[in-house]
Amino acid sequence: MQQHENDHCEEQCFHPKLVESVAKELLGSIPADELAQLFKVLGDNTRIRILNALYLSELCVCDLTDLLGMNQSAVSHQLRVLRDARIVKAKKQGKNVLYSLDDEHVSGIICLGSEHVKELKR
Amino acid sequence: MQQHENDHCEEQCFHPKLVESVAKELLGSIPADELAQLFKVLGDNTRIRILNALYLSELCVCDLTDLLGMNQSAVSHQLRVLRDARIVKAKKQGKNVLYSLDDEHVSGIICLGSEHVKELKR
DNA sequence: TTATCATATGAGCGAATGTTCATGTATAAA
DNA sequence: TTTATACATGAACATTCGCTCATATGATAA
Repeated sequence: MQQHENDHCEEQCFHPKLVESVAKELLGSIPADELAQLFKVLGDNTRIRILNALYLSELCVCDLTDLLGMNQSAVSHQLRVLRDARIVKAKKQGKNVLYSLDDEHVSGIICLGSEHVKELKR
Repeated sequence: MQQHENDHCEEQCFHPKLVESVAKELLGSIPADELAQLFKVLGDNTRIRILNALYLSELCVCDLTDLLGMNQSAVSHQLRVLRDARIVKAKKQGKNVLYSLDDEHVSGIICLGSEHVKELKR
């Protein structure tokens, strides 16, 4: 479809093959779709608010339900998504289930993301 | 719906109001939905691959098209999403448009994300 | 046991998302 | 000017997503 022989692109840009072979550095040999899946999980308002709350304390589902002002079912569904991604973990205690963050990276990612958003506002 | 007077939750967890007021630290006063929007943009396989390529070099649309093995239209649509989020910027040069990363945070976020995914595999 | 409370989950629905196709625009070459 | 190239964009379509509703499970209380 696109011809690269002696055209503008060939001179101006790195050769695609070269870029592809070296660009791995950013991802560190992690497949792009696995990384995209992580960000997809973080890319929801409700889930961000859940993580924000769990950042300071373990909370049970009904606490989160009150906090978010949402349906218990909706909260449970989102907690399932976060558990599947191993971003939060659950611990049963009597009738309740206590949720907490399961990873040290995720809060760092959220902080960096916040800084990015803050920059955009200036 | 949930009653908290003298029940298990009330003793076991922080009080929701308290958590809500303090939990802002993580987000740093950034609304949750703005942050979620950023991660939503990062949460796509194609866009991650584009950012991975642009991390090392400016590239024009047809280079990216070749690199990703995708429709030119699809690539342009995704570049639009990345531009709207101010994650990449475009610079016109002759017939071509050269794209590059527009932010120092984003590559950091991607690196942290990669580390998280790498951890999960061990 | 039976009743109640906390949580999980499947089905269904409307909204959002990613790709393709067709077409439009702008720049450069002929 | 005409033609070709590089890119952008709207419409259409299939898929995915988040929420609600109804219901199931599991643990405690009566």
